[in-house]
Amino acid sequence: MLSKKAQYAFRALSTLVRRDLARRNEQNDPDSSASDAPTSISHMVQIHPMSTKFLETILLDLKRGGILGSKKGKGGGYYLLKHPEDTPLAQVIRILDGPIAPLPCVSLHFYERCHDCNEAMCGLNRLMAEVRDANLAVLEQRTLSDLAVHPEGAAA
Amino acid sequence: MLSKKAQYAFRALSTLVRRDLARRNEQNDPDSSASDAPTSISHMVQIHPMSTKFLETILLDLKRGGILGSKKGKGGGYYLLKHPEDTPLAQVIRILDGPIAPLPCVSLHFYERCHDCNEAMCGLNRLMAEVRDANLAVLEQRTLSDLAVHPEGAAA
DNA sequence: CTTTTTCCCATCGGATAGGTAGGAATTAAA
DNA sequence: TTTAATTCCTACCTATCCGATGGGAAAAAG
Repeated sequence: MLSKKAQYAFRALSTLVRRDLARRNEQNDPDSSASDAPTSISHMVQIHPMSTKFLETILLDLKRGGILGSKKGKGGGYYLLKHPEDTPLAQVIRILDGPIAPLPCVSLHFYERCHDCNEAMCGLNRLMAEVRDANLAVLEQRTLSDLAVHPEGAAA
Repeated sequence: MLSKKAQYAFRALSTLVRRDLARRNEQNDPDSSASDAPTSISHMVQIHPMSTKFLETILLDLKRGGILGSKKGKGGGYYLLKHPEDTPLAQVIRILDGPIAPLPCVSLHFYERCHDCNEAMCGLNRLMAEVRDANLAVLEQRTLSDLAVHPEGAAA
């Protein structure tokens, strides 16, 4: 299960993505930088109600994780460092929740040796590696840009 | 990540599965009942070292979950209620760890309404439903019998 | 009646999740 | 130059859960 942190992160990110796409559309410039239009925490909280202080720590994590940039002071806020299509959901989850794999001994980014089983022979490892791959097939393929897409072309 | 409970459960179950298959082979009777050859906790702990008391609670859970049967008293123990092929890994995980889905609002067995988002419009729900399906494709297909299979035909 | 087992209930220490508090540093604008 | 708005940093707090343990009751076999 995703933590609240990851859930809130995705909500806040969806706000950033929508603004990012809108800006690109408006300026008719698909490659313009997002850093001159930062979004404040207070604005994000207005769109998706949640604890301001809690979101603060989450956004800091995302910044340290290399997903967001920030601008301090009045008119400041956070912005996407890359095009939404270039940030897979897996990256967000790893920053906030850690490993995606169901066992440390089959994790790609957080591997830890399994001390009381022989990995080459353990039936569970092999099966859990399958689960991990099934997850990554979705989470590395899907990106932040998929967060903003609504089915049936419904309005926001 | 799987809890220790689920990990230990799979280890104990792999012992039961191996004995179950051996018995069927020996008796040349693929449909014989397992209830006359129960395996005690102390034996399982000899195969896979772990806390006896902790395993006790796990096996009780598996019994209440309909996977194991038990026989009390001297010579007693636990046994599989069904053929290993008929117990998907998903069932074990649900008993010990709860939901497989990454969000309650996309869970099939533990559904809970998402109170501060519109599920029909929420981009995250749709994506997490994809993740859930990818997981279930493995966990409902793979069964206890897969636990006992070793690659390359290696000996146990 | 003794031994071996499952079964049941209560507890417990440590970690983690989720969230809060207070303030320092930075920036823009009045 | 003051004020307001923001990010940033550190510390803390509380409730829950995880992993595990202890003590015994109940059943079954010899």
